[in-house]
Amino acid sequence: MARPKTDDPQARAKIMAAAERLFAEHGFAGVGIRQIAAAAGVNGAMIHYYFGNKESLYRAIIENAAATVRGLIAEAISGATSLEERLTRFVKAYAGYLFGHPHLARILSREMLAGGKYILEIIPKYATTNYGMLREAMAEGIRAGELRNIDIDLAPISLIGMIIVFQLIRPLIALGLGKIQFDERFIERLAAHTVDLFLNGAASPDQQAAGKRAKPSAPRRRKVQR
Amino acid sequence: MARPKTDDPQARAKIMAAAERLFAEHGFAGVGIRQIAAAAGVNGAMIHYYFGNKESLYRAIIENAAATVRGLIAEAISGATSLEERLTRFVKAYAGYLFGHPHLARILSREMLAGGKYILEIIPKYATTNYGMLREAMAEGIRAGELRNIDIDLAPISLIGMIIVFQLIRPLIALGLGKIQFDERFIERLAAHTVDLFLNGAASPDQQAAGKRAKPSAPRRRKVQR
DNA sequence: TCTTTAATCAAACGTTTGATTAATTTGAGG
DNA sequence: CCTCAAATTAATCAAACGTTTGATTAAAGA
Repeated sequence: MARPKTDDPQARAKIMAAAERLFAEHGFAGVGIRQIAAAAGVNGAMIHYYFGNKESLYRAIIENAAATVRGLIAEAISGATSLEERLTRFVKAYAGYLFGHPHLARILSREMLAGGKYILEIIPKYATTNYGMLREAMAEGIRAGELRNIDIDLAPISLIGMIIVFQLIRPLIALGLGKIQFDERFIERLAAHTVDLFLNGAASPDQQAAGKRAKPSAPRRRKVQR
Repeated sequence: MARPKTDDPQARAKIMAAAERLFAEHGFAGVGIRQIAAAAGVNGAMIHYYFGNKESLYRAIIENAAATVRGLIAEAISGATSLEERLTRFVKAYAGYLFGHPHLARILSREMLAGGKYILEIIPKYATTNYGMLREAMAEGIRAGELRNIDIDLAPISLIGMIIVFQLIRPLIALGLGKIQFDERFIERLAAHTVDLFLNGAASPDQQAAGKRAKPSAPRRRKVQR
């Protein structure tokens, strides 16, 4: 293995970092090879040298993004004791990922909107982590009586949506929609709010008791009665 | 006003319909003028004749999408009586929009991920409708004692996220993730589940009563104790 | 009937795209 | 110190891009 130019340690890593940012902002078709090369400070041909073609570079980034989120979530979930703690850890880890790696999150969302072609290739790794682990935790909660008989197929997705949406509409929020500050305390705030809302609901206690055991397919309930 | 070739009544509409579908699938940069023209069955120059340039065509579609969702939501909310009915109507209308106009929904989501440039131009119309109306309904619910003191800035977004996510990760769901069928009854199922979860939470009644009035920033509660 | 005008098309414009090539630079091993 | 493969570059390619042009069509107004 011969290595020239020691001054540039990792051209490959620089390409991936630059491409990650640009793909997140403009999408796959919205960025040119030359643009990526310029942002990475390398020659355009280097991209073909290291990745073969533009699509392979994109795929490499997708896989890296999926692997990153998988690691973060798996680590966060492991070793949780109670259901609430497990949910809280999940929400914090997922929100931390969304806001700690906004480029990767945006790329994955973009991919989903485009049909999820590349993501579906590397399933089950990716989907299993989020949906599968969450569903299993909730199903266990139902069996243990900690959770009521909610729609177990939809509930994990609902919880994920409660988090993802804050990254999705971030431009709107930044415009002043809601008194929301994206500082370092935001994840704590979001996690506390989300877990509380998911577990306890928004209705005041005297309002909700009646319909608590109602089947989700029967939207008619409400009124005090205990 | 002179009108030639009566055989093609609405070239403009056909262009928009074709562009809407293609932009939703491949994004702005992922579709070419010729591609749109071919799908619409018109000549490529017609697009410039009617819309000036590619970007203006895109902007026209964005505005149409925003206007569509605005109309649907406003119509659904108006005339609601109780808070629960208002929320249910909103969720049904929003889910109906997401799955009744998947192209528009995907385009708007794409736009958000790209920074929301075009959407922010036509605010406040768009954002006011969804977030503003929802927030107002919830704030009123809190004042009336129907809702407890949840984080009013985050709650409307959480509810929207619980709906949007099902369109966002639709490719994953279609793969068999969860026993979810996107048939005509799905919107009813989703709306019932979502409103129930939002109002009543997932925890079983005996588990959640204790922490019901806890501040969202204090995630410590739980255990029976009434 | 003759002119005007909106609508449509095929062809070509110059630019940019992803990709390839051949040549050059580099550092470690003999 | 020389050698050689790995690493990097500039130059180049055909294809596709968004856009413009000039000619043609057919209906409406004079």
